Amino acid sequence: MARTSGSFSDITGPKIRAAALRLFARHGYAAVSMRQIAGEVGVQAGALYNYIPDKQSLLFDLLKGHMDELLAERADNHLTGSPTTRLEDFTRFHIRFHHMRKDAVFISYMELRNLTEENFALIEALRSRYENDLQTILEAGRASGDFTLSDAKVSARAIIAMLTGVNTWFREDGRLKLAEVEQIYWQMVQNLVASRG
Amino acid sequence: MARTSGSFSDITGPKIRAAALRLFARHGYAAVSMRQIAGEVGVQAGALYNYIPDKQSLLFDLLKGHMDELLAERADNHLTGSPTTRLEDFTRFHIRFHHMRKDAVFISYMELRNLTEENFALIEALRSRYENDLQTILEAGRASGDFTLSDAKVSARAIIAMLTGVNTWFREDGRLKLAEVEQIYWQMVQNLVASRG
DNA sequence: GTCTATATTACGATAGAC
DNA sequence: GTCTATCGTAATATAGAC
Repeated sequence: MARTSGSFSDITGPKIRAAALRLFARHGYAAVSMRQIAGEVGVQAGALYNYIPDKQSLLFDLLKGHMDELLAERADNHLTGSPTTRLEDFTRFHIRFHHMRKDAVFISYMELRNLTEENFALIEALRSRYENDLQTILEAGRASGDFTLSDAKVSARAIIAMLTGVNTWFREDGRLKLAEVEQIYWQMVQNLVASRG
Repeated sequence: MARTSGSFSDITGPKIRAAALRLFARHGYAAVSMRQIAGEVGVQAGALYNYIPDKQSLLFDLLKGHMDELLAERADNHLTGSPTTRLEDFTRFHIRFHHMRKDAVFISYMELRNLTEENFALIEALRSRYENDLQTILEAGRASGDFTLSDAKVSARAIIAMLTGVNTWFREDGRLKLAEVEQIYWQMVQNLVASRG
Protein backbone atom coordinates (compact mmCIF):
# COMPACT_ATOMS: atom_id res chain seq x y z
CA MET A 1 0.00 0.00 0.00
CA ALA A 2 1.12 3.48 -0.84
CA ARG A 3 2.85 5.55 1.71
CA THR A 4 3.08 9.28 1.26
CA SER A 5 6.63 10.45 1.05
CA GLY A 6 7.45 11.66 4.58
CA SER A 7 5.31 9.33 6.64
CA PHE A 8 7.28 6.84 8.67
CA SER A 9 4.92 6.22 11.52
CA ASP A 10 1.60 7.08 13.06
CA ILE A 11 3.13 8.92 15.98
CA THR A 12 3.85 12.25 14.36
CA GLY A 13 1.63 13.97 16.90
CA PRO A 14 3.57 12.83 19.97
CA LYS A 15 6.83 13.48 18.15
CA ILE A 16 5.77 17.07 17.58
CA ARG A 17 5.00 17.49 21.26
CA ALA A 18 8.31 15.95 22.29
CA ALA A 19 10.30 18.10 19.90
CA ALA A 20 8.48 21.25 20.96
CA LEU A 21 9.01 20.45 24.64
CA ARG A 22 12.74 20.06 24.18
CA LEU A 23 13.16 23.11 21.95
CA PHE A 24 10.98 25.38 24.09
CA ALA A 25 12.95 24.36 27.18
CA ARG A 26 16.27 24.96 25.45
CA HIS A 27 15.59 28.21 23.60
CA GLY A 28 12.26 29.55 24.83
CA TYR A 29 8.84 29.53 23.24
CA ALA A 30 9.18 32.81 21.37
CA ALA A 31 12.62 31.93 20.04
CA VAL A 32 11.58 28.60 18.52
CA SER A 33 10.03 28.58 15.05
CA MET A 34 7.52 26.12 13.67
CA ARG A 35 10.11 25.31 11.01
CA GLN A 36 12.59 24.27 13.72
CA ILE A 37 10.04 21.97 15.33
CA ALA A 38 9.15 20.48 11.95
CA GLY A 39 12.84 19.96 11.23
CA GLU A 40 13.28 17.95 14.46
CA VAL A 41 10.28 15.80 13.63
CA GLY A 42 11.36 15.32 10.04
CA VAL A 43 8.45 16.96 8.24
CA GLN A 44 7.80 20.29 6.59
CA ALA A 45 6.33 23.15 8.61
CA GLY A 46 2.93 22.99 6.95
CA ALA A 47 2.43 19.41 8.10
CA LEU A 48 2.39 20.45 11.74
CA TYR A 49 -0.98 22.04 11.24
CA ASN A 50 -2.57 18.66 10.72
CA TYR A 51 -1.96 18.09 14.43
CA ILE A 52 -2.19 21.46 16.12
CA PRO A 53 -4.33 24.50 15.37
CA ASP A 54 -1.54 26.95 16.19
CA LYS A 55 1.65 27.49 18.16
CA GLN A 56 -0.09 28.79 21.27
CA SER A 57 -2.21 25.65 21.57
CA LEU A 58 0.93 23.57 21.36
CA LEU A 59 2.41 25.39 24.34
CA PHE A 60 -0.78 25.11 26.36
CA ASP A 61 -1.08 21.39 25.66
CA LEU A 62 2.44 20.84 26.96
CA LEU A 63 1.84 22.76 30.18
CA LYS A 64 -1.60 21.25 30.73
CA GLY A 65 -0.25 17.74 30.14
CA HIS A 66 2.55 18.34 32.60
CA MET A 67 0.26 19.57 35.36
CA ASP A 68 -2.17 16.71 34.78
CA GLU A 69 0.64 14.18 35.10
CA LEU A 70 1.98 15.87 38.20
CA LEU A 71 -1.37 15.73 39.95
CA ALA A 72 -2.12 12.20 38.73
CA GLU A 73 1.19 10.74 39.89
CA ARG A 74 0.95 12.63 43.14
CA ALA A 75 -2.48 11.09 43.67
CA ASP A 76 -0.96 7.65 43.13
CA ASN A 77 1.45 8.33 45.95
CA HIS A 78 0.01 7.11 49.23
CA LEU A 79 -1.58 10.02 50.97
CA THR A 80 -2.18 8.59 54.41
CA GLY A 81 -0.18 8.28 57.58
CA SER A 82 1.19 10.78 60.04
CA PRO A 83 1.85 14.35 58.90
CA THR A 84 5.56 13.60 59.04
CA THR A 85 5.19 10.57 56.79
CA ARG A 86 3.02 12.49 54.34
CA LEU A 87 5.50 15.37 54.30
CA GLU A 88 8.36 12.99 53.61
CA ASP A 89 6.39 11.42 50.77
CA PHE A 90 5.67 14.82 49.30
CA THR A 91 9.29 15.91 49.55
CA ARG A 92 10.75 12.83 47.93
CA PHE A 93 8.04 12.69 45.27
CA HIS A 94 8.55 16.32 44.32
CA ILE A 95 12.30 15.97 43.88
CA ARG A 96 12.05 12.74 41.89
CA PHE A 97 9.18 13.83 39.65
CA HIS A 98 10.71 17.21 38.87
CA HIS A 99 14.04 15.59 38.13
CA MET A 100 12.45 13.25 35.61
CA ARG A 101 10.50 16.04 33.91
CA LYS A 102 13.14 18.78 33.72
CA ASP A 103 12.06 20.24 30.40
CA ALA A 104 8.38 20.37 31.29
CA VAL A 105 9.16 21.87 34.69
CA PHE A 106 11.33 24.50 33.08
CA ILE A 107 8.77 25.71 30.57
CA SER A 108 6.02 25.51 33.19
CA TYR A 109 7.86 28.21 35.10
CA MET A 110 9.21 30.19 32.17
CA GLU A 111 6.47 30.33 29.59
CA LEU A 112 3.40 31.05 31.67
CA ARG A 113 3.40 34.60 30.37
CA ASN A 114 3.08 33.34 26.80
CA LEU A 115 -0.28 31.78 27.58
CA THR A 116 -3.51 33.58 26.85
CA GLU A 117 -5.31 34.87 29.89
CA GLU A 118 -7.79 32.02 30.12
CA ASN A 119 -5.18 29.34 29.44
CA PHE A 120 -3.06 30.86 32.19
CA ALA A 121 -5.96 30.71 34.63
CA LEU A 122 -6.45 27.00 33.89
CA ILE A 123 -2.81 26.17 34.55
CA GLU A 124 -2.67 28.35 37.64
CA ALA A 125 -5.65 26.51 39.12
CA LEU A 126 -3.84 23.19 38.77
CA ARG A 127 -0.64 24.58 40.25
CA SER A 128 -2.63 25.93 43.15
CA ARG A 129 -4.15 22.51 43.86
CA TYR A 130 -0.67 21.04 44.17
CA GLU A 131 0.38 23.79 46.55
CA ASN A 132 -2.76 23.36 48.64
CA ASP A 133 -1.99 19.68 48.93
CA LEU A 134 1.22 20.52 50.74
CA GLN A 135 -0.43 23.25 52.77
CA THR A 136 -2.99 20.72 54.02
CA ILE A 137 -0.24 18.41 55.21
CA LEU A 138 1.47 21.27 57.04
CA GLU A 139 -1.74 22.33 58.75
CA ALA A 140 -2.45 18.76 59.84
CA GLY A 141 1.02 18.63 61.37
CA ARG A 142 0.50 21.87 63.17
CA ALA A 143 -2.81 20.67 64.55
CA SER A 144 -1.25 17.45 65.79
CA GLY A 145 1.68 19.27 67.33
CA ASP A 146 4.20 17.60 65.05
CA PHE A 147 5.10 20.82 63.23
CA THR A 148 5.58 24.42 64.24
CA LEU A 149 4.76 27.02 61.59
CA SER A 150 3.89 30.67 61.70
CA ASP A 151 2.13 30.55 58.30
CA ALA A 152 1.24 27.31 56.52
CA LYS A 153 0.72 28.91 53.10
CA VAL A 154 4.04 30.71 53.17
CA SER A 155 5.78 27.57 54.41
CA ALA A 156 4.25 25.55 51.57
CA ARG A 157 5.49 28.04 49.01
CA ALA A 158 8.93 28.19 50.61
CA ILE A 159 9.27 24.40 50.62
CA ILE A 160 8.15 24.06 47.01
CA ALA A 161 10.55 26.79 45.86
CA MET A 162 13.39 25.15 47.78
CA LEU A 163 12.70 21.70 46.35
CA THR A 164 12.16 22.89 42.79
CA GLY A 165 15.50 24.70 43.02
CA VAL A 166 17.26 21.33 42.83
CA ASN A 167 16.62 21.34 39.10
CA THR A 168 18.76 24.44 38.60
CA TRP A 169 21.97 22.84 39.81
CA PHE A 170 21.70 19.04 40.07
CA ARG A 171 23.65 17.05 37.47
CA GLU A 172 23.69 13.28 37.11
CA ASP A 173 27.48 13.25 37.02
CA GLY A 174 27.92 15.64 39.93
CA ARG A 175 29.28 15.22 43.44
CA LEU A 176 26.02 13.88 44.86
CA LYS A 177 23.63 11.15 43.81
CA LEU A 178 19.96 12.04 43.59
CA ALA A 179 19.19 9.76 46.54
CA GLU A 180 21.65 11.74 48.65
CA VAL A 181 20.15 15.02 47.53
CA GLU A 182 16.71 13.70 48.43
CA GLN A 183 17.95 12.82 51.90
CA ILE A 184 19.61 16.21 52.46
CA TYR A 185 16.48 18.08 51.41
CA TRP A 186 14.24 15.91 53.53
CA GLN A 187 16.42 16.74 56.52
CA MET A 188 16.14 20.46 55.70
CA VAL A 189 12.37 20.23 55.30
CA GLN A 190 12.11 18.48 58.65
CA ASN A 191 14.12 21.26 60.27
CA LEU A 192 12.00 23.89 58.58
CA VAL A 193 8.77 22.65 60.14
CA ALA A 194 10.27 21.33 63.34
CA SER A 195 8.73 21.88 66.69
CA ARG A 196 11.50 23.34 68.79
CA GLY A 197 12.49 21.35 71.85
CA MET B 1 19.97 76.30 19.80
CA ALA B 2 18.62 73.75 17.46
CA ARG B 3 17.15 70.57 18.79
CA THR B 4 16.56 67.62 16.51
CA SER B 5 12.96 66.63 16.42
CA GLY B 6 12.72 63.72 18.86
CA SER B 7 15.34 64.74 21.38
CA PHE B 8 13.93 65.73 24.75
CA SER B 9 16.80 64.88 27.02
CA ASP B 10 20.31 63.52 27.23
CA ILE B 11 19.24 60.35 28.99
CA THR B 12 18.06 58.33 26.06
CA GLY B 13 20.59 55.62 26.92
CA PRO B 14 19.24 54.94 30.42
CA LYS B 15 15.70 55.20 29.12
CA ILE B 16 16.45 52.47 26.60
CA ARG B 17 17.79 50.23 29.34
CA ALA B 18 14.80 50.89 31.56
CA ALA B 19 12.31 50.20 28.79
CA ALA B 20 14.10 47.04 27.74
CA LEU B 21 14.24 45.79 31.33
CA ARG B 22 10.52 46.20 31.78
CA LEU B 23 9.57 44.77 28.41
CA PHE B 24 11.94 41.79 28.65
CA ALA B 25 10.57 40.98 32.10
CA ARG B 26 6.99 41.24 30.91
CA HIS B 27 7.17 39.45 27.56
CA GLY B 28 10.56 37.79 27.34
CA TYR B 29 13.69 38.76 25.43
CA ALA B 30 12.84 36.94 22.20
CA ALA B 31 9.27 38.23 22.15
CA VAL B 32 10.24 41.90 22.41
CA SER B 33 11.17 43.79 19.27
CA MET B 34 13.53 46.71 18.93
CA ARG B 35 10.57 48.70 17.61
CA GLN B 36 8.67 48.08 20.85
CA ILE B 37 11.59 49.31 22.92
CA ALA B 38 11.98 52.35 20.69
CA GLY B 39 8.28 53.04 20.99
CA GLU B 40 8.48 53.08 24.80
CA VAL B 41 11.43 55.45 24.70
CA GLY B 42 9.80 57.67 22.11
CA VAL B 43 12.26 57.27 19.26
CA GLN B 44 12.44 55.29 16.05
CA ALA B 45 14.05 51.86 16.03
CA GLY B 46 17.12 52.96 14.13
CA ALA B 47 18.02 55.48 16.82
CA LEU B 48 18.61 52.70 19.37
CA TYR B 49 21.75 51.71 17.51
CA ASN B 50 23.43 54.95 18.57
CA TYR B 51 23.48 53.49 22.07
CA ILE B 52 23.79 49.76 21.73
CA PRO B 53 25.57 47.63 19.16
CA ASP B 54 22.82 45.00 19.07
CA LYS B 55 19.98 43.41 21.01
CA GLN B 56 22.17 40.75 22.63
CA SER B 57 24.47 43.38 24.14
CA LEU B 58 21.47 45.13 25.59
CA LEU B 59 20.41 41.98 27.41
CA PHE B 60 23.91 41.31 28.67
CA ASP B 61 24.29 44.89 29.97
CA LEU B 62 21.07 44.53 31.94
CA LEU B 63 22.10 41.25 33.56
CA LYS B 64 25.65 42.41 34.22
CA GLY B 65 24.41 45.66 35.75
CA HIS B 66 22.03 43.75 37.99
CA MET B 67 24.69 41.37 39.29
CA ASP B 68 27.13 44.23 39.88
CA GLU B 69 24.53 46.12 41.90
CA LEU B 70 23.63 43.00 43.87
CA LEU B 71 27.24 42.37 44.85
CA ALA B 72 27.94 46.06 45.53
CA GLU B 73 24.94 46.54 47.80
CA ARG B 74 25.62 43.28 49.52
CA ALA B 75 29.17 44.48 50.19
CA ASP B 76 27.74 47.64 51.78
CA ASN B 77 25.80 45.48 54.19
CA HIS B 78 27.81 44.88 57.31
CA LEU B 79 29.52 41.56 57.04
CA THR B 80 30.76 41.04 60.57
CA GLY B 81 29.31 39.60 63.72
CA SER B 82 28.28 36.12 64.73
CA PRO B 83 27.27 33.63 62.04
CA THR B 84 23.67 34.02 63.16
CA THR B 85 23.81 37.80 62.77
CA ARG B 86 25.44 37.53 59.37
CA LEU B 87 22.86 34.96 58.25
CA GLU B 88 20.04 37.22 59.36
CA ASP B 89 21.59 40.13 57.46
CA PHE B 90 21.90 38.01 54.35
CA THR B 91 18.31 36.77 54.60
CA ARG B 92 16.75 40.19 55.07
CA PHE B 93 18.99 41.81 52.48
CA HIS B 94 18.17 39.18 49.89
CA ILE B 95 14.42 39.53 50.31
CA ARG B 96 14.48 43.33 50.27
CA PHE B 97 16.89 43.68 47.34
CA HIS B 98 15.10 41.12 45.21
CA HIS B 99 11.76 42.74 45.97
CA MET B 100 13.03 46.13 44.79
CA ARG B 101 14.53 44.69 41.62
CA LYS B 102 11.79 42.33 40.48
CA ASP B 103 12.21 42.87 36.76
CA ALA B 104 15.98 42.45 36.82
CA VAL B 105 15.71 39.36 39.02
CA PHE B 106 13.16 37.86 36.69
CA ILE B 107 15.20 38.24 33.53
CA SER B 108 18.34 37.16 35.37
CA TYR B 109 16.72 33.77 35.88
CA MET B 110 14.79 33.57 32.61
CA GLU B 111 17.05 34.90 29.95
CA LEU B 112 20.39 33.33 30.79
CA ARG B 113 19.97 30.97 27.86
CA ASN B 114 19.79 33.92 25.46
CA LEU B 115 23.32 34.98 26.36
CA THR B 116 26.29 33.97 24.28
CA GLU B 117 28.52 31.36 25.89
CA GLU B 118 31.13 33.81 27.14
CA ASN B 119 28.57 36.33 28.37
CA PHE B 120 26.86 33.50 30.27
CA ALA B 121 30.15 32.52 31.90
CA LEU B 122 30.69 36.09 33.11
CA ILE B 123 27.24 36.30 34.70
CA GLU B 124 27.54 32.83 36.18
CA ALA B 125 30.78 33.77 37.90
CA LEU B 126 29.11 36.72 39.61
CA ARG B 127 26.14 34.60 40.67
CA SER B 128 28.53 32.07 42.08
CA ARG B 129 30.30 34.69 44.19
CA TYR B 130 27.00 35.62 45.78
CA GLU B 131 26.22 31.99 46.54
CA ASN B 132 29.69 31.43 47.99
CA ASP B 133 29.16 34.39 50.26
CA LEU B 134 26.25 32.59 51.90
CA GLN B 135 28.09 29.28 51.91
CA THR B 136 30.93 30.91 53.85
CA ILE B 137 28.52 32.14 56.50
CA LEU B 138 27.02 28.68 56.84
CA GLU B 139 30.42 27.05 57.19
CA ALA B 140 31.45 29.56 59.85
CA GLY B 141 28.27 28.74 61.76
CA ARG B 142 28.92 25.05 61.51
CA ALA B 143 32.48 25.51 62.74
CA SER B 144 31.30 27.56 65.72
CA GLY B 145 28.58 25.07 66.57
CA ASP B 146 25.79 27.57 65.92
CA PHE B 147 24.47 25.70 62.89
CA THR B 148 23.97 22.07 61.94
CA LEU B 149 24.23 21.28 58.24
CA SER B 150 24.94 18.14 56.31
CA ASP B 151 26.10 20.07 53.22
CA ALA B 152 26.85 23.80 53.25
CA LYS B 153 26.74 24.23 49.46
CA VAL B 154 23.39 22.50 49.12
CA SER B 155 22.03 24.46 52.07
CA ALA B 156 23.17 27.73 50.50
CA ARG B 157 21.40 26.87 47.26
CA ALA B 158 18.27 25.77 49.09
CA ILE B 159 18.11 28.97 51.11
CA ILE B 160 18.64 31.19 48.07
CA ALA B 161 15.96 29.34 46.09
CA MET B 162 13.56 29.61 49.01
CA LEU B 163 14.15 33.34 49.49
CA THR B 164 14.04 34.18 45.80
CA GLY B 165 10.72 32.37 45.59
CA VAL B 166 9.10 35.25 47.49
CA ASN B 167 9.10 37.20 44.23
CA THR B 168 6.78 34.69 42.57
CA TRP B 169 3.89 35.32 44.93
CA PHE B 170 4.38 38.43 47.07
CA ARG B 171 2.12 41.39 46.24
CA GLU B 172 2.20 44.80 47.89
CA ASP B 173 -1.54 44.70 48.44
CA GLY B 174 -1.62 41.13 49.73
CA ARG B 175 -2.36 39.60 53.11
CA LEU B 176 1.15 40.16 54.47
CA LYS B 177 3.45 43.16 54.60
CA LEU B 178 6.99 42.68 53.36
CA ALA B 179 8.35 43.13 56.89
CA GLU B 180 6.18 40.24 58.04
CA VAL B 181 7.33 38.08 55.16
CA GLU B 182 10.92 38.92 56.03
CA GLN B 183 10.30 37.82 59.60
CA ILE B 184 8.61 34.55 58.62
CA TYR B 185 11.43 33.64 56.25
CA TRP B 186 14.09 34.51 58.78
CA GLN B 187 12.39 32.15 61.20
CA MET B 188 12.37 29.41 58.56
CA VAL B 189 16.04 29.98 57.71
CA GLN B 190 16.91 29.75 61.39
CA ASN B 191 15.08 26.45 61.64
CA LEU B 192 16.76 25.19 58.51
CA VAL B 193 20.26 25.57 59.95
CA ALA B 194 19.35 24.98 63.57
CA SER B 195 21.40 22.82 65.85
CA ARG B 196 18.95 20.35 67.28
CA GLY B 197 18.62 20.35 71.06
C1' DG C 1 21.34 62.22 17.44
C1' DT C 2 17.25 61.13 15.17
C1' DC C 3 14.78 60.67 11.13
C1' DT C 4 12.98 57.99 6.91
C1' DA C 5 13.66 54.38 3.99
C1' DT C 6 15.18 50.04 3.00
C1' DA C 7 18.02 45.61 2.58
C1' DT C 8 17.61 41.10 3.99
C1' DT C 9 15.75 37.54 6.32
C1' DA C 10 12.44 35.01 8.77
C1' DC C 11 8.03 34.33 10.85
C1' DG C 12 3.06 31.87 11.40
C1' DA C 13 -0.22 30.10 8.78
C1' DT C 14 -2.75 28.58 4.46
C1' DA C 15 -3.81 26.52 -0.36
C1' DG C 16 -3.82 23.04 -3.46
C1' DA C 17 -1.32 19.08 -5.69
C1' DC C 18 -0.52 14.35 -4.90
C1' DG D 1 -1.00 13.24 5.69
C1' DT D 2 2.73 15.53 3.68
C1' DC D 3 4.53 18.08 0.08
C1' DT D 4 5.79 22.66 -2.34
C1' DA D 5 4.80 27.25 -2.83
C1' DT D 6 3.28 31.37 -1.12
C1' DC D 7 0.68 35.18 1.33
C1' DG D 8 1.07 38.83 4.45
C1' DT D 9 3.61 40.49 8.06
C1' DA D 10 7.38 41.73 10.95
C1' DA D 11 12.03 41.05 12.50
C1' DT D 12 17.22 43.08 13.08
C1' DA D 13 20.15 46.07 11.37
C1' DT D 14 22.09 49.66 8.14
C1' DA D 15 22.47 53.95 5.02
C1' DG D 16 22.17 58.53 4.19
C1' DA D 17 19.51 62.98 4.77
C1' DC D 18 19.01 66.64 8.02
